[in-house]
Amino acid sequence: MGVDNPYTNAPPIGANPLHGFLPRKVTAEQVIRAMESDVNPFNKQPHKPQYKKILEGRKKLPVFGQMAEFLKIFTENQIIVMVGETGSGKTTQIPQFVCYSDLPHTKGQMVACTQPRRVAAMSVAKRVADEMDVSLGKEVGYSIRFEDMTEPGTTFLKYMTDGMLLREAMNDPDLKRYSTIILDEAHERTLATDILMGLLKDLARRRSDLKLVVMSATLDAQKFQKYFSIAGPSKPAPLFKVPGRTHPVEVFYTQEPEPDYVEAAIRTVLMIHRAEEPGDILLFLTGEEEIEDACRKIKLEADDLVNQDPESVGPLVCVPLYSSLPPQQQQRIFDPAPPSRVSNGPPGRKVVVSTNIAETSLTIDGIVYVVDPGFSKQKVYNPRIRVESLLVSPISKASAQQRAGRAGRTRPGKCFRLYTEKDFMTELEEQTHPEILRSNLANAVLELAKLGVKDLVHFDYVDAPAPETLMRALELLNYLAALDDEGNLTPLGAIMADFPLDPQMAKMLIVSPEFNCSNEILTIVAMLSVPNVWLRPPNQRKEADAAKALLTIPDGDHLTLMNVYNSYMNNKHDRNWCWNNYLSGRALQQAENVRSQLQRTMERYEVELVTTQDERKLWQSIRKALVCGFFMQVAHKEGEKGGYLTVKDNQIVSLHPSCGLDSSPEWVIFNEFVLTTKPYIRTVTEVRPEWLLEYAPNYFDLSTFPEGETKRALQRVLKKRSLKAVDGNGTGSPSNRSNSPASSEPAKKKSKKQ
DNA sequence: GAGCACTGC
Repeated sequence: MGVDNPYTNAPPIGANPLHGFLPRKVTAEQVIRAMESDVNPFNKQPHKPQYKKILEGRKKLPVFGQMAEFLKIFTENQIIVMVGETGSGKTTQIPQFVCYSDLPHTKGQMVACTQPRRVAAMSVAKRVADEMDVSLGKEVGYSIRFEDMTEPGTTFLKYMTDGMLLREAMNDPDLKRYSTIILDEAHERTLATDILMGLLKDLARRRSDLKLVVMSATLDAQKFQKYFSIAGPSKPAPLFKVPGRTHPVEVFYTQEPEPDYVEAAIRTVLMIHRAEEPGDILLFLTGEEEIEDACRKIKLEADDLVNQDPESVGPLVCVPLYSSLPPQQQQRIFDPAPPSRVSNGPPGRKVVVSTNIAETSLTIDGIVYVVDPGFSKQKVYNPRIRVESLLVSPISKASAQQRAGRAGRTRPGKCFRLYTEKDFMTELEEQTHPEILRSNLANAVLELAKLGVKDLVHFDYVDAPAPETLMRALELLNYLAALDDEGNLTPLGAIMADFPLDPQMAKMLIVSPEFNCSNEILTIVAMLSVPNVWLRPPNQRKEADAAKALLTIPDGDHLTLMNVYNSYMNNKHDRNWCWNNYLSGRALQQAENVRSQLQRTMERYEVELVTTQDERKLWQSIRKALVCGFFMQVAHKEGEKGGYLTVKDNQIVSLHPSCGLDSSPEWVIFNEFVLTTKPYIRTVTEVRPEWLLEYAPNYFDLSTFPEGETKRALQRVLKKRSLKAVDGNGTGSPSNRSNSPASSEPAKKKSKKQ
């Protein structure tokens, strides 16, 4: 009392607006009184002047009017399912309500709110810090890969990516630091969210003090309610529902199915431009090439229209949008529509032609018309041949609804669906298949094993993956010696799981010190973890290919990737180096980040960073280390026409045109199998068959091989080897290695730099 | 002789 205070009406310092609050028994009246207090209940500072203004805005959100209802359900239940449509304010408000009731700061705990995307975690945390009148990174923070904006002991509300919470669970399976966990955007069903749902359901049984809120946008809530009925099968988790705040969108269908959806889409855009009121258009297409092509055609035709009839048709700009577009060009979607060309003439219009990125990740204000051909590229996984590929497929009803909603963000809008109403009703699936049903699960299975899940097959999934997909993952992890024959996590597997990498890459990185090239393998693994670094602008293909040739190492694409990274590091003083060499500076910067993060994990497990000075020897060692991770991705040349057959799976594949090998070697390992116009293997390096037999004897046990040329070729190698009696290539072959690298433990021994 | 739907650690 009596302390000078710059704010009039300020209560005495030390007054506690949370006085009398009983954790998890707090009422809406109490919360609102505390919110309206002049002193911040969480840091005891007087509120900044804009706090009240922001609070008035919050009070207008639909979810705010239902605070009492929410707090009651929160008090009475351990798990809540919440449905809030776009604009309800759930992502910003619910975590705050939870904090006022749960009072995590009084028990040294936190409330976590997960997001599928990093940008969302960051921007929502910033917004909520402002609303709560605290500094970002103090009471309210966020945690994403490469960036932890929290302060231990101070932060009590943490927004984070779902993947980040999963990582934390691997080292603290009880997640004891959290009093309440909120899973936001659960309807998106990312792989991480799905695994978290299984874990948290189980954890809620073990930790009766843990509360869960599962938030979702669409009406698949019933499924979640049923899944989270831990009080008994007849007691579904309670539902808390909040209406959205968007404008109505009128939906139109075509009378007949459209045979060519791109052509129909272009026609519809131009029809809107000629005939509809002002307002911007959003057109959904499936990929970069399709989008660039459509933009060109729309522009040509629109220019024609304007030239023919400048009195009644306004100018039109067409803006492409997809994720590999440089950020600067992505920003163009926020430019205003062009002005009319003549005074009092028709106003201009903006058309954004986008992939699915505009369905969830990016919102564009001012969109009034949506054109939805009903397709998107979706990942599919074929466990039989172990291939993930992208396929243009029909979208789901939920997705179509989400797209339509994009037209109603600022005012009433219209959505033109380029399919019939009957097809919408009968042909489209209700929901997009969750990612867990469409992915290679090697990574996820290793994570689950590390999380202590004993029985992967009978784990309580929201949607159980195909048994064959699980078998494929278990098989791979067993060959990599991450799981033993009983499916238990090995000590090696436990270390592998801590690397944010595919298991093949984690394995090869961990064994690489034995080949005296961990420094190089670290670089290669980082480069394989980021998007394609090569740029190839349509009008400068020749120049780009020439630049690439200068950096290419013909012994293998993996070595080329290493060379690119090293050249990039050696030329950091030159700001134009990336651009001059047709390389993506963004991707290379990302590789640098990934590399240093992985290096820290290596240090934690004492995986040494070593290198070999002799370059030829070094390259060979790298190729051997690659075999230790990727021995299941080997192809053998068949015939003279450059065709390859994958080992064991017997898929006919070709070297991808981007491959930099100067010949077609008999044996290669590949990083990726891509199925586009035909099956390709991409990022390819030559290997020797002796290495396959030596470093992966379990997998290359010829008695398990299908008959064929590959088997015969390997048999010839074996025969030659037994005649010569072993290991003809001398150096670089560590003596203390057990016969099977599939059982090798991480190298902790001291290996000298050569 | 072609690509990268979108995320995440």
